Amino acid sequence: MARRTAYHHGDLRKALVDTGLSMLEELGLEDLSLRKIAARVGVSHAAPEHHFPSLRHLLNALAVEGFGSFRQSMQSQMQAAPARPADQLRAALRGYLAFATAHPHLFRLMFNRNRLDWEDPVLGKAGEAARQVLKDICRPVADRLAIDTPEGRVSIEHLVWSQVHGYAHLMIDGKIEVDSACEATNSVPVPDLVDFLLPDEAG
Amino acid sequence: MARRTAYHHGDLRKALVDTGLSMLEELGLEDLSLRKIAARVGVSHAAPEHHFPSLRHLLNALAVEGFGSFRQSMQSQMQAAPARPADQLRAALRGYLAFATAHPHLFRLMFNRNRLDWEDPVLGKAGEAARQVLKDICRPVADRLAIDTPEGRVSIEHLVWSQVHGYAHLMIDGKIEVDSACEATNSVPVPDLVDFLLPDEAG
DNA sequence: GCTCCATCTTGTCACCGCCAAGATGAGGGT
DNA sequence: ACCCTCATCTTGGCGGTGACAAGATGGAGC
Repeated sequence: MARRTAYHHGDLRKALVDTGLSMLEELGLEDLSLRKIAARVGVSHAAPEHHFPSLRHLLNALAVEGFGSFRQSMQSQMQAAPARPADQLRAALRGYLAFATAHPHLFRLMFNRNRLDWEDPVLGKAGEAARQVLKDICRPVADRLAIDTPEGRVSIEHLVWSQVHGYAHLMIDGKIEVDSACEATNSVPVPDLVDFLLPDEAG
Repeated sequence: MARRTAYHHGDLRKALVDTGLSMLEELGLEDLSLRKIAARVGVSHAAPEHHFPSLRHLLNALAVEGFGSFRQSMQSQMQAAPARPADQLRAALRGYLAFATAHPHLFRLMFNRNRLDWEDPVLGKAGEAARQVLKDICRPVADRLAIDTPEGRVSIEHLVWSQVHGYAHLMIDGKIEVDSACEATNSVPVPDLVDFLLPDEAG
């Protein structure tokens, strides 16, 4: 099935997504085009149409792929961190920022309201799964702060989410300079909101 | 000079910027085009070129205009608020979010790294002026927290900025639902980071 | 009144996403 | 073994885009 003939590409759909992901980071969303991706894959300009009826569908597939890596980035940081709420929260934030700085164009695409079709349930699930990681990590924080109402928990989640999210955007948009020490250690700075939320666990 | 003849438009540059701003919110950045703007203004498709050598130059002009309104939005909220640091900070954040929700497409454009030319000093100054408002409002906060090092002040500024900025993005990207009570009072929710930064001034 | 040149128009190019129509060949049924 | 179906891919073309070139227009200064 995956054999390549002169006419039939082995797995064009996967090739388009993979090539699309690398060309996205290479060219940026503005200069990415279906025809360029098709050309690099080695098929005609209309070949992608059967797999992705429109560019929007391909971008959706890229975003779904992105949310998977995004979730993994947070979880791998959390697994390498101590179990204390503050450490787990810091680790998740580190994963959030690490993904954004590693794939800035993909990160922006994943939160783009105009270019993506958010009615697509596949994209919705992927985004929700990533969001769930943050939600879970915020619950112990709310417990520590003696917040036990649903609205209170949502409020904490929004507070934490908006802070990393804004930090990520300001970093990849060049508004906040990355600490040179972080670059040297190949690390990523973590916003110090945690210090205010959980001051007794500082460290 | 501002008289309109059959051939010479009175003030085409201003007309392009004004029409561009309204069409930006109307169509979104993706569907905005020089030719559409020119058509609505009533000139030929190549007329804008003399005033804006490329689309990028026009977008820069829109962003500069946007940063002016942005700054005004924050300052007008601050002038209507008590002089206490917490109230002033809350007011600035309210102005920040009010602008973002009122002009979501323009707001996104103003922080777009790819479509704007950030080497343009005019755009740089405009952005810096808006940023200065937040910087000024964060200084009393740092003083209250007994933070007196330059790095500490920058850290507080980044913390506050990233939180509103992320909140603004999540709102206009449809990730955070706006409280219906806020819509009823034609108001805008303010993130409760202030409660953690200045707990003794709550209210 | 005349000239100069900023301003605007017309025409064209390559590229884009999308659509239509046709070529190809893998896989299943007989 | 044969054919037939149809998913897959190609070629060709459409309107729209930003950028560029060359020419038309007319206001402003002499």
